[in-house]
Amino acid sequence: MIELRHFRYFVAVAETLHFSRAAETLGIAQPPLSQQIKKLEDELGVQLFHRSHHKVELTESGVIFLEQARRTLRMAEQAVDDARRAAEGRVGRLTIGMISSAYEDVIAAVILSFRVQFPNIELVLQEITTPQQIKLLHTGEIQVGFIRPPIHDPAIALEVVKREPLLVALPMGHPLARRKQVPITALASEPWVTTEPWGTLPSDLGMGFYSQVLSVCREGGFTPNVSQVASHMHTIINLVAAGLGVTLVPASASNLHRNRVAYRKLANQTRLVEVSVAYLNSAQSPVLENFLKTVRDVTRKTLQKDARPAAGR
Amino acid sequence: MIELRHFRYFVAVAETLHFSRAAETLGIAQPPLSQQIKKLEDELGVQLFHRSHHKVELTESGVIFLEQARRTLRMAEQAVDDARRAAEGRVGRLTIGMISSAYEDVIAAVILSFRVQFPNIELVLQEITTPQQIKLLHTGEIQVGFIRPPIHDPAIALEVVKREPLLVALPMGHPLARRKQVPITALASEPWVTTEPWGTLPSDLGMGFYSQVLSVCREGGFTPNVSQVASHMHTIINLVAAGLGVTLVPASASNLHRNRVAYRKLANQTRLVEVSVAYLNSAQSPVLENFLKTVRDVTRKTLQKDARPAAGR
DNA sequence: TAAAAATACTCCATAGGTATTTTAT
DNA sequence: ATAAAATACCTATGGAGTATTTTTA
Repeated sequence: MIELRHFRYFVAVAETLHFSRAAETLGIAQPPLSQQIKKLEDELGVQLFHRSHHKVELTESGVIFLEQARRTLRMAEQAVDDARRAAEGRVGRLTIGMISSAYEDVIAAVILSFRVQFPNIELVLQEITTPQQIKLLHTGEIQVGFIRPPIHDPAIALEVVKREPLLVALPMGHPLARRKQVPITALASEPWVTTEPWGTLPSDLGMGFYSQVLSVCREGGFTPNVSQVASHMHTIINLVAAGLGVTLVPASASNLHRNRVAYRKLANQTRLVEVSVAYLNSAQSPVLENFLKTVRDVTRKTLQKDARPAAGR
Repeated sequence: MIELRHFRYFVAVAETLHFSRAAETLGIAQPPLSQQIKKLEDELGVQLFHRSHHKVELTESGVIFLEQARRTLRMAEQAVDDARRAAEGRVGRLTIGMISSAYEDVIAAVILSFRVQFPNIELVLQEITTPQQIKLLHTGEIQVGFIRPPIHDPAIALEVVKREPLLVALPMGHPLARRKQVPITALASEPWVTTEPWGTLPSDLGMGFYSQVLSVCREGGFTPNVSQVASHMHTIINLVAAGLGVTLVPASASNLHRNRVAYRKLANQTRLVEVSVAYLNSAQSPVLENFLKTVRDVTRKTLQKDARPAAGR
């Protein structure tokens, strides 16, 4: 069976063209070197050296084999190296889920900063809703997610990365757009555009951004009359722009379609909505650790209050 | 000292995730296998498996190491194989990378013609993305690649083999499909299907076909709203067919899924996208030379203008 | 005859085997 | 109770050492 040893020995001899000297650099005696080379040639069924007692030179096959042997050794070294660096979270892959509304600011900053610090980590980004992210975290399809609370899952750890107010999104030219502030009660009789109001699955109930919107409406004394449904923030705002209804959005979404959508403050509303990073409590991955470190670094600068780790509840 | 044996054993365990069964396939007993794996982990200083008495799974480092170990073993086999072939006088193997969109025409012609001229050279074809090809060229795992510019690498030589226009790919029945030509601006508000919009690695940024698509969109005054991501042209077009979005494709891809995807000209667009052969400037092998000669012969007939050698970037 | 590789042999390090224990399910 | 990995211990293959011979420049 051919081993890396044979490659090492062969390369040493091929480079010096001298068994004794090669043996010396390898730190072994000459006879075993001769034996190993012979064994290698036997295994290959190929003569690698033309040798007399006073001259050693590579055969044609030897020349070909030298190149490949060097490459193999290099690759083996790289394998070892990568494994070590992977243990430090410096190479690898991280699959990240994120809600569609949130790419614009904090997340972009995190991704950017992480890329600079860890250029050898492959980042795969997916735009998916909060309840889907919870599922994918459990299946391992994503390792972190940027989600909007609330979620209800004790296996998942959350850290707040952003807090922002809610805005009312109205089609440009809508009568309410004349006001500077819109009371929530004024929206009671409007058609709404939201995500699936009850979630697509029963277990999605009460999760994510629109469950917060729902609770704001309830506080205002009504249940929104949902006329259109979409799952991406982008699409929702497109539908608002098309005049199909009104909705509430997080403030960071208000740079979308500014020319066709009017964004107004919500009167008498102090509630802030949050974006959090979510990950499995049980997850123990160096890459993830490094990513979370970056998240905390970035959010420390952005959030006034420190982002406190908080268990999912 | 780490030997190929360790790689073989590790791969066997990683593939079965079962020490006893792996030992069986390796033709050894279980305890020595456990020992060798442990020794490997000690040498690396890295845990490769999470193991309990009833469950074995790879750690993150293990996943990385598996990939590299497989590559190393493949390379070692190739070294042996090449030496033997060389001894029989059947010198030569050429490993070729190619982007998934490009097989259809020029490349097929090149391969065909080369096979006829050099029946003794073994051709190994791999379908991989442009940035990956650049990496594999450097490691020597492929000797030539068919890629889509732009790339940014002074060590790599490029020669254009094909120029073709861009087409808009729309789901059959999409309103825009009624037009004969589609202006790029009409796609601003559509969901897009592309490759990873941010690239998975920072170094991938600005490479390959979709970086050209991106720049076309930018010229049209928008950044595409990417709703779905895939890495093979085939998959991308499948997703378009499924109605998940629109995209731009090189004209040669327009024979895929003609019944479910509508291909339309881009209005006011004169930009041509290119396919090039790429190889290391420093590479000098007779096999590669002959291959490039064939490429030039074939493209001379296809391209109106002569393909001019051009340094990378 | 001198320098260097090949042979012959010896030794011991370690890969691999057998028997057994441990542990999680 | 059972399946599977770890541990302990033993065996023996073969890698490496020493001494010597062979070869040809």
